[in-house]
Amino acid sequence: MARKTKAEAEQTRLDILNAALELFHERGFSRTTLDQIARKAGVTRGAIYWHFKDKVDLFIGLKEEIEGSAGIRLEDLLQLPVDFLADIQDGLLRYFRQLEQDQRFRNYFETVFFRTEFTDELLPVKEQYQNKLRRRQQKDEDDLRRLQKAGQVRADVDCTQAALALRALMVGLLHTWLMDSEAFSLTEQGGTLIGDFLKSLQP
Amino acid sequence: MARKTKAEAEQTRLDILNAALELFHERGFSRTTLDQIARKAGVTRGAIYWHFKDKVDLFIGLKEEIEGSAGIRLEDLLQLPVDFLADIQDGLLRYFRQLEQDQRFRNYFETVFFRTEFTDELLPVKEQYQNKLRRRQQKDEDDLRRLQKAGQVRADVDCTQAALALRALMVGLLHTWLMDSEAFSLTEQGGTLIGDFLKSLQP
DNA sequence: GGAAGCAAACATACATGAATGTTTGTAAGT
DNA sequence: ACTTACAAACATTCATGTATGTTTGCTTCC
Repeated sequence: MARKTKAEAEQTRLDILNAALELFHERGFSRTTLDQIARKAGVTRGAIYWHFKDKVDLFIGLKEEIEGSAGIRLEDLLQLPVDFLADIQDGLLRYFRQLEQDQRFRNYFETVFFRTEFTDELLPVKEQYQNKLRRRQQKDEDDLRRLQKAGQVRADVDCTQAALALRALMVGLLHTWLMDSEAFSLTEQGGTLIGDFLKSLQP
Repeated sequence: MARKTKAEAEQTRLDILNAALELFHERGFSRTTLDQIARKAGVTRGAIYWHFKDKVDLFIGLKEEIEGSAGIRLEDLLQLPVDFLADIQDGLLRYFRQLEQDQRFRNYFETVFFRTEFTDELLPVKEQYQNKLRRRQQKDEDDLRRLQKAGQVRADVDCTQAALALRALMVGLLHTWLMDSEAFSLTEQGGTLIGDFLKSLQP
């Protein structure tokens, strides 16, 4: 086949990533073959090996694409200034809303949670997730401590514990909701849950 | 090789299961081969195919072995009568303690959370987990409602929400702790977290 | 600004290595 | 004796990685 224009090439790259996401989601990472991805994207494995070093590289590409393209980027959330307790809730709620609305986003999370084995080859990826979660928790802790000094959080609250609770709630809600999303509404019930918890920290 | 006595055969079955657990834990389910398991167990693939139908059947066998053999069985926890809020906490704490002490138990959970892809072939297993979690949540809800009538839980508490919160906390703590177990103590910090939450439900 | 020439963007073909499932063999337990 | 509890050998499929081929977009140089 003939050479493509730059824009077309970028498009096939996206086609490959989209096909990969759908297949990873329905068949799991290790059980989907590069040939299946290629077929679904309307190309051959040659195209994949042109754009990506191997399957792990493809996964990393997908990760970056999703994290970057999603309407909300976690990095943005980490930068958001927090002046009130409600700001913390807002950030999480925006994240939840994104998950409920964006099918691709949800598929990605489902594959990460339930359809990917994080061993040797994907260890660097797992460490990225670890770090992101830790930074997030650290930021919450710092924010809470600041809010505590401003009198918005009771003086007897252990901010380290509270940040851990917040993370556990978030991860737990996500996990539970992804496990069966029919069971409850992430934004509504999950949202009020987070809200109630934050309220319990107030003086 | 010569035929073994019944007890010896049962022992090789256990050897296979133990080898499988260790290998699943360090290399993931789909990336460990039956031959690796056989070698580690000191047998050949023939032995595995004798005791189990295939790899999925082996996983199910492992699941049952762990769930049954563990000092604490979840089924038992589900049967425990709850008369006080503290009883709920006790059950969870016992579970957490088990995880911190029993390496095999922890390996199993790590495998399930991070090193297994739940797709088509393992779908029935995933549904078992789903059901177990749902039953657990339902029981918590019922218990809380009963405690509410007994005046141990504030009248304005939404027991459905509270049960969801409890599940989210538990799953989130587990997930977070398995992700990096150095970060905090599941029994101490996790325990007080659960305790604080339950206390917040009291009148 | 047009042609040459290089390299991008793949498709095709091949080489190789696993991993699985199955069949057959076999020695000892019951 | 007959079956259990495996080992050993075989057949087959399948996925990956690589090497090579092919066309054409893009750039550079005059």
